[in-house]
Parts: sequence; structure tokens; C-alpha cells
Amino acid sequence: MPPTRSKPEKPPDQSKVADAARVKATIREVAHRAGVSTATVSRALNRPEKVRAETRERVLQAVRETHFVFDGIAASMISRRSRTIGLIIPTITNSIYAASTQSIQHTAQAAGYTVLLGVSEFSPRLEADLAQRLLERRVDGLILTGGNHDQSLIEKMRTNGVPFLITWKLMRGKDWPSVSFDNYKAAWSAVEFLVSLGHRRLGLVCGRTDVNDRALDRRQAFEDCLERHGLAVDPVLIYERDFEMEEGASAMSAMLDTPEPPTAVFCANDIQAIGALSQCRERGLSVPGDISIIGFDDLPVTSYTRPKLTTVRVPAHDMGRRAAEIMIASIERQIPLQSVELQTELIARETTAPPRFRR
Amino acid sequence: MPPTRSKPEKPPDQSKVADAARVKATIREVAHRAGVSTATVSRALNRPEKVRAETRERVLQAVRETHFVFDGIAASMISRRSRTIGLIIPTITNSIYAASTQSIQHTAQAAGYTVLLGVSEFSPRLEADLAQRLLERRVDGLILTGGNHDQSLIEKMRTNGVPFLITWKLMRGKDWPSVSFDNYKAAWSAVEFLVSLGHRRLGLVCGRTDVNDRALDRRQAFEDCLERHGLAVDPVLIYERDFEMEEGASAMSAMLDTPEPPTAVFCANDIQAIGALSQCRERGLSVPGDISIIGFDDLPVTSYTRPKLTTVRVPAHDMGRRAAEIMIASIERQIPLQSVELQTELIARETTAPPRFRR
DNA sequence: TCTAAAAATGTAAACGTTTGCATTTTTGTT
DNA sequence: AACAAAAATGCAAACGTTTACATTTTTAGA
Repeated sequence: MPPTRSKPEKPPDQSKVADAARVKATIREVAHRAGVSTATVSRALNRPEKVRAETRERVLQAVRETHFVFDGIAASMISRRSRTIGLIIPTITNSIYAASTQSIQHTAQAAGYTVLLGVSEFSPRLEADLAQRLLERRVDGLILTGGNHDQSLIEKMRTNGVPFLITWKLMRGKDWPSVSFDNYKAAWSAVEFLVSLGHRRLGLVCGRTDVNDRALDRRQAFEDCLERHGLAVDPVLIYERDFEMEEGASAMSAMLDTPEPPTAVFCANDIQAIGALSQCRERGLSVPGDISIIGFDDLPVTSYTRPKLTTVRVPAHDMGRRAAEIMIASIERQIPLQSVELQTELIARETTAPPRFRR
Repeated sequence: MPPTRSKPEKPPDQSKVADAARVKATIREVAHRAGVSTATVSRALNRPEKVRAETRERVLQAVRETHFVFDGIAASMISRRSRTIGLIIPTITNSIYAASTQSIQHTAQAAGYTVLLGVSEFSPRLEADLAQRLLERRVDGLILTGGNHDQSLIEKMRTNGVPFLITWKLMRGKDWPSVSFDNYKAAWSAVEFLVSLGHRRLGLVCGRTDVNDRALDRRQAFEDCLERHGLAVDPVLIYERDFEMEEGASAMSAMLDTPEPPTAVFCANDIQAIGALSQCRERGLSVPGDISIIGFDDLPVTSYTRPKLTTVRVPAHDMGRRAAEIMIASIERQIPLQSVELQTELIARETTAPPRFRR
């Protein structure tokens, strides 16, 4: 029988070899080199205990030799799991979101997950588009910020059967699981603190409540707490602004130009508080002598303002870590998503004191 | 012939239908409903101009009716493109990295890309692991921070043929493309500024140069600039610390406890500068009367310290945007990655002045 | 040594798109 | 009306894994 092999198994594709430094190896080549089937390679890689030590070693050797790079996309395709978590936050620039993001990322990373990041810029519309894209990439879970979302987003998550978790806002009424502190309660404690110092005329600077339900909670607490103490809620002392120090400064400025300025101001976030504080000092006002200021978040920098800022410490890191942990537990062990309420703490530093003149 | 159909085509899987609100539709069902082939659906979705308007409309209608969610994983599988960019930064908590990250994210988002985020915590080892995971997820490109990387990482990127870009550090010597300002030059300008004010004894606080080549550049510039002016480089006035305000404060404290304290200090990042500034004021020293301080980065908060911090403005946003743009252009139009040098600017504010006593 | 059970491995069918090529339909020119 | 060219659509083969299920090998007990 003459040696006629009309169809050689695998013609070495010269062109391709020339292009890339090395042709990317697939599991198939690894299998061939190790003298096993692809199934065994897959097992050696994913569930090492399922293959004999000797075989495993042979496979690993082949992996090294071929410079094999696992294809997670192909794996996700069939296993229906991407080991990926979507995270949507309103902004990274505010370092308080950076803190929780860092923790989520850290926890996910440690568990072998990578996070897909989206920034919604406080727009539910943009958020929905973003989420759509994350869903298309088949994230195993989605971590959102706040409770203000486009209806279509919620539907899409349900359709895709993707679990989601809310951070930065406690979802009591709805059946959405959330990992957060209580914005209302925390803000209340801040206002209560000012009132307990003897302040009777209070001002508020907060985020835009139309796009930020955390700001809304905090404003609500401010108003309710004043009412509870029989104090006036003067609209001229309430400012909704963007998260910029400059905005805090200008809000404070407006307040001070008011016929009857407040003796204390609650800034519902530290960014604005820093601006407000700066504005007071710019005008030569003594803080807390002439006016008290309390912030919210406890950014690291608040220990370094002069005077040091009284504020409400928010468990940003814990929140991120817990959220990621709960999400991953849900993904891996089908543990239903559980809500968690975290606690805040009022950090009394140097920008608060009783008002100079008691009525 | 009796009607015996032993194998009905698609037995409705009751259990699944019960589980999920709706069974997820595939392109196949959309195609069937629209009365076209899957190829046409794919085209209608990806290259609308390639299908007749009428057909397109029919497909889109079917998409809506079936609540079809595109499977980007399956698409990536075959198209070899993931529309995904990997980004690895040392930390998010330092808001200067948050700024460039935000811009990268924003630009990518606008171009239809999703960013996969990794945080290396200044460890090349961890970074390599992280990158491996991103590569496994088949990112179309990788944006890294600085030039200090594990050899295995570089190899892997080459093996996978994934383009990468360095930010925050100009890669002159190596052939790696980078989008950055020149750390050395920028730091030099800061030190030069202090010297030009008349300072002769200078201190330095910077990041850990063993894990951070940006800090190394800046330190090098500090030392070289002093030497150039014939000034002493006193090791007792050089502090390498982590990026914490507290670290800046303690470094400054140590410097002030020195027999011959400096009249000016260059803090190679604003975080440490804020701590240093705070420490001076804590001790009742006048800044810039007794001591000058210059920072680096121009974080927003530096306009709100008292006195306002003199610093070097760094084009974090531009850098992020340009990096993302260049990466995407490279991915989509095979434009080779080009390096870009951005400029910095010295922002003279209130923490710098000539030394009180000239020699 | 034999045998049953357990462990290891192999076979092959998915997974849901994209895309080269073939075929059909439409358009435009004469 | 006929025809060529262009546009639209369809066919079917990938892409690189995972995973039931089947088969083979090993282990252990008698």
C-alpha cells in the first residue's frame, strides 16, 4: 500500500505563524500535547481534584509549553457564568463613591471576579443604557447605587434573571435587597445634634433631590427633624446643589447674605461642607463661634480642614465589602440576596458648638 | 397512516417557563418571528445599513416582541472582539486616579465600550494576576498605570496580541506607547520654583519609590534640581511614604524635629501635602511665613485648604480621555498606538513665599 | 484472582452569535 | 422587455470551551 495521504491532518498555517509571535493555543492543542482529551484539560484547570495528580501535572506542563491562555469568553458561553459583576455608580470623582467602589472591587477581585464599571452621572436614562450593555456582557450580578432607576432597567434585570443589589440607600418599602445605612436616620442624627446644641435657625445644603434619592432622604430628615422640634423650615435656607466644593461655598454665601442667616448649617455631604466652611472663613466668620457646620460622609480630608469638620461617618468600605460578599454568595451558592442595614456614627470634631446668642 | 408523532419538535419546558418570567430569546427566535434568517437579524442589529429598511423594521419589531437581549459573549466568541477595555490602576481612593479613571470610563462608554476595572494596590505581582484575568476575558486593549510591570504581564499581552498603553508615566526609553505628562519635568518645575524663591534648604515627601516609578521620577528631579543649583541633598529631609494625609503629617513632623529644618518642602502629591500643611499649622508655624509647601496633582480640595495650596496641575482628565481615544482608535481602525506628552502647569497659590531669612 | 464500586477519562453535543460564500431579489440601463 | 450589476438575504461552518453520559481504569474487599 503506497503511502498516499491526500489530506494531512493539520497543515501548519504559515501566514498566521508569521503574524503573531506565537499562535494562540486552544485547549485542544494542550490536550493533544498532554495526550488527554479536552474534557480532562478542562477538568484539570477547573476542578483539579477531579483528575489524577499525574495527569494534572502533565496537563499543566502542556499549558506552560504552549503558553496557553484560557478563554473565559468561550467558557462563559457554555457555562452561563461570566465571573463578572457589574457596578454602576453616579460618579467616581466624589471620593466617597470611590471608597465603596474600591471595596467592592477588592472583594470581587479576591473571589476571582472582575468588575465591569459604569458611571451613570446621576441619569437613570444613561444608567439604563449602561446596564443594558452590562447585561449583554452577561454579568452574573449587578450592584446599583440608590433606588431611583428606570423601569426598563428593572424589567431587563428580571428578564435576564440577573440578581441586583442596591447600595447607598436602604430599600424598606420595595422588595429590592439593599446593603446600606439609613440616610434618613443618619441625617436626622446630624440635625438633632445641632438642635441639641441649642441652634434654632438651621440651614441645609444638599445634593439635587430630583436625581438623587439619598439627598432626598437627607433633606426629608432635615425638615422633619426641625418640625418635630417646632422649628421653622425656611426655604430660603435650603440649597440643592451639585457635588462641588464651589457649590457648597456659593450656597453658604447666599445663606449668609440672607436677612436672617442661620446659626448652623447641615451640609449633606462633606464636599459641599468643605466649600461652605471655606466660605465662612473667607468672610472672616469664626467656625464654630459664629456659625456651626456639620458635614456628611467623613471623608479622610475632614480631619485636615481647619477647624476639623464635624460630620457623620458612613460605612462606605463595609458597605462595599458586604455588598460584594452578599452578591457573590448569591451567585455561587444561590443564597437569596439579603438586605443589611449598617450603622453610621456622628463624629463630633471642631466645627460645631452652641450658638453664640441664645434666644 | 395513524398520526404517530413520537418526537414533537419543541416540548415547552414548563419548569423553565415557571422559573423565569420569560424564557430568554435568542437571535434564532427573533429570526423566525421576523421571517428572516439569523444572518439578517445579526446584520440588522450590527450593520443596519446592510439590510432593507422594511426588513430592519420587521426585525426590530420581533426584537421588541420577544424581549430579546443580545448576547455579547456569544458575539465576542466568534467576532474576536469584546468591545471591552481593561484598566488597571494602583488605587481608586486617591482621587487623582479617580479623575483619570472617570475620564477613561466616560470616553469608553461614549464609544460603546465597557471598562473592566482592576486595582493593583501598587503590586506588580497582583497586577499581573489581574491582567491575566482581564486577558482571559479577552479585553480589546489594556490601559496600565506607570511603567513598572511584571515581565510575565508583558509577555502575556504580546502573546495575546492585546494592545496596551501606559498612563501617568512617559515611556521615553522603552518602545511602550504612553499618554502622560513628564513626571520628572513637572517635579523639576516645582523644585525650581522653590529655589527661585530663594530657598536653599529643601525637604521632600513622596511616594514609595520602590513600588512607584512616578514617585521615583519626582524624587530624581528633586535631587537633580538641587544639585544643579549646588544645593545639598540631605537624606534626613527625604521621606518616602504611603499616600495618606497622616503620612504627610508625620513626615513633616519628623522634618521639623530635625536640627536644621527646611524652609520649603516639596510634597510630590497633594494628599501628603495636605497632611504636611496641617502639621505645620498644628505646630503654630506660619505657612508660607515660616515654611513653604508645594504640592503635586492639583486636587480640587487644594483650593480650599488654608492657606490655599501651591501645586502642580496635572492633566488627569485629558490624560484619561486621550488614552481611551487612542486605544479605541487603535482597536477599531488599526491605528498604531501613539505616545502623547501632555503638559503640566504650576499653580502658585498661597503656601509658597521667599524664606524669611535669607542667608 | 475475581468482582463490584469508585474514580478517571473520553465522546460529542451543546452554547448563540458572526461571516464567507452562494443565492435570490432589486435596480438601472438599453 | 432583457440583462448586468448591485443589493439583499440565506446557508452553514465556525468560535473554544463545558458537561451529561458512556466507557475505561483503578481500587478495594472477599
